[in-house]
Amino acid sequence: MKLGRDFFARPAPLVARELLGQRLVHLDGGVRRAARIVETEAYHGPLDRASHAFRGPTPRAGIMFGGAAVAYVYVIYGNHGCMNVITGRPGEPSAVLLRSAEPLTGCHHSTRGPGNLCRALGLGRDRHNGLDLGGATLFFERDDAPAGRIVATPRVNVASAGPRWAARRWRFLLASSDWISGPDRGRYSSQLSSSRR
DNA sequence: CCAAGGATTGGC
DNA sequence: CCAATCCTTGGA
Repeated sequence: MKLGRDFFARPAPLVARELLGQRLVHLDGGVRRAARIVETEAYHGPLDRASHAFRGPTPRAGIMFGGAAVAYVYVIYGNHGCMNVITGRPGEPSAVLLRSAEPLTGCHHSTRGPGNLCRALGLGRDRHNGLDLGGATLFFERDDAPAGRIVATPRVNVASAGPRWAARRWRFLLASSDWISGPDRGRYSSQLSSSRR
């Protein structure tokens, strides 16, 4: 069962949390590439200084103002793609960054980290930015299996947004996952935390 | 036009 | 720790 527009047309922090455990599917010319989302970040509202939408509807970020259930794929540091899902209501910019996932099918690369996730699933700005997630190419499938314990932390690499926004706990992850990205990878999984000390 | 910096990654 | 690598943005 696909996640529909109503799922995404809600505040980004809520969507980010509920996307954990769901499957992202890319039907890539006959190849099904799929991964289970284990880490997300919310970028929410016109005042969020960490959000690309903070400076208004610029050529790049304008898509964040246009309505939910659309892919926002941008290129960072010259090479890496980052995929977001637009959330919320039209005119109120918000999105969820897909930070990390567990590979399921058709992944020819690590899915740990936003750049790697895009590469593994064959996602890029050229082909996928602006794509409607209600179509046949790129969509989310509901996974009814229990997601497990969720941890909320500050977002990664947003220090320049200032302490107020950098401290906000809008990064969400599945504590039991072995596919978490970033400096705290492995910190929350029972296996690794019990072997520490 | 130019300069600065970036929602990252992998190598040293 | 640090550089790659080029896109986006804002300012002159």
